[in-house]
Amino acid sequence: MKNKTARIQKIKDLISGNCIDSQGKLLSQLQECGFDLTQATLSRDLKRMRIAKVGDGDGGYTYILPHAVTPGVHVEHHASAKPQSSSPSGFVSMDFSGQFCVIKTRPGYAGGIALEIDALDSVFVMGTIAGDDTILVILKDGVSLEEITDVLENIIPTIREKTV
Amino acid sequence: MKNKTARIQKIKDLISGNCIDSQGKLLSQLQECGFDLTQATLSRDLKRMRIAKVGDGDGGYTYILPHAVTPGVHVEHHASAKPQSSSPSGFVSMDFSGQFCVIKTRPGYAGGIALEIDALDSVFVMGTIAGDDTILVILKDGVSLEEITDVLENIIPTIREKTV
DNA sequence: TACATTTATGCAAAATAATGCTGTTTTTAT
DNA sequence: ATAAAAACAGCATTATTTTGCATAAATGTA
Repeated sequence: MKNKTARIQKIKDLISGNCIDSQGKLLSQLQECGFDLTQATLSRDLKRMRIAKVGDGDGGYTYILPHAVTPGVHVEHHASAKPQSSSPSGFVSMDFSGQFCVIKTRPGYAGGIALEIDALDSVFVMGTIAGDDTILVILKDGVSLEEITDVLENIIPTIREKTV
Repeated sequence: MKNKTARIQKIKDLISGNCIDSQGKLLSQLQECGFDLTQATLSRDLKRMRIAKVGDGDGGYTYILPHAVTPGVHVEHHASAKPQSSSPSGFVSMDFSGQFCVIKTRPGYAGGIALEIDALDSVFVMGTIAGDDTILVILKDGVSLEEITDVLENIIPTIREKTV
C-alpha cells in the first residue's frame, strides 16, 4: 500500500482548494505531488470519501466534498482537534452566493445564532437578518466563501462540513 | 419542448424518494411516468440542477440533491404530497431584483407560504426569511426572473399575473 | 512462524455520463 | 408580425468512471 492516509488528505486539500472537473485532472495533480496511483484507485477513493462531481452552475463540473448524507454517519478520519460544537446546536447548513450567505438553522435558532454572528463584529459582515430558521448574512463586497467561512468557523466549528 | 418544468420536478421527487444509482435507472423511471426524453437530456438536467452521484457508504452509489438533507427525519414529497396548489390565498404580489425576490402576502400568511417555498427545495433558492406579510427569497447568484417564476409557479399558479 | 483473512491496487474491459452538431421550438426584439 | 436569438432535445460519439479479476501487502490467529 502506498500511503493511503496521506493520499486521502491530499485529495481533500486539492478538491477544496481548486476547481477540478475530472478524475484525470485530479490524478495528474496527485501525481505531481508525488503520489503514485491509477485512476481506478482514485475512483474508489472518491467513492469511499463520498466526494461528488456536480455542475458548477457555469457550464462546467467540479468535485465537491460531501455534506451530511442521509444514510449512516460520516466519520471524519483525522478527527483531530476540532473543538466540539460548543455552540449553536441549531446550525444546519450554510450556502454562499454573491454578496450573501444564507444559514439554515433548526426552527427557532436563527435569531440566536445571528446574534452570535453579530457579536463577532467581523469586518467581512455588514449585517444579518434572521427569520425563524434562516439567517441572511450580508457581506462586504468582495468577501469570499473562504473568508466568511473562516469567520463563521469561530462559532460553528463544523461549518465546513455543512457548506453547500 | 416537452414540459421541462414538470420533468425537473419529477426528477427531484424521484431522487429524493428512491435510491437511484445511475442515469439509466432514473431515465427508466421517468419514462414510466410518461416523460419522453433521452439520457443526454437527463445528463444535462442533472448538471443544471447540480444533482450529484456519490458513494452511499455501502458499496453503491446514489444521486443526491445538492442541499443536504437535514439530519434526522426527511420528509419526501411525492408528487401527490406536493403542497396542493391551494393557491395560497394569502399571496398578493411578487417583485424581483438582483439576487432577491420579495413576495407580499396578506397579513399573517408570509410564514406559511415561505414554508411551501422551502419545501420545493429548489436549487435556485438559497433560503427564505418571512415576516408577517412579506417574504424575502434569497436566490442563487444569476438566477433569472424566469427561472424563479417557474419554480414559484408550482405553489402560486397565478404568480405571473401578479409579478411587478 | 505459518496460514487464513482482509484491504489495496493495477489492468483492461464494461458501464455510465458528457457533449458536438443539428433540427426544432420558444422567446425576445424590432 | 417577422426576424433574430436563445433554449431544447435527439443522435451518435467521445470521454470519464466503475468494476471484475488477479496479485501483493498488511493484519489477525493459533
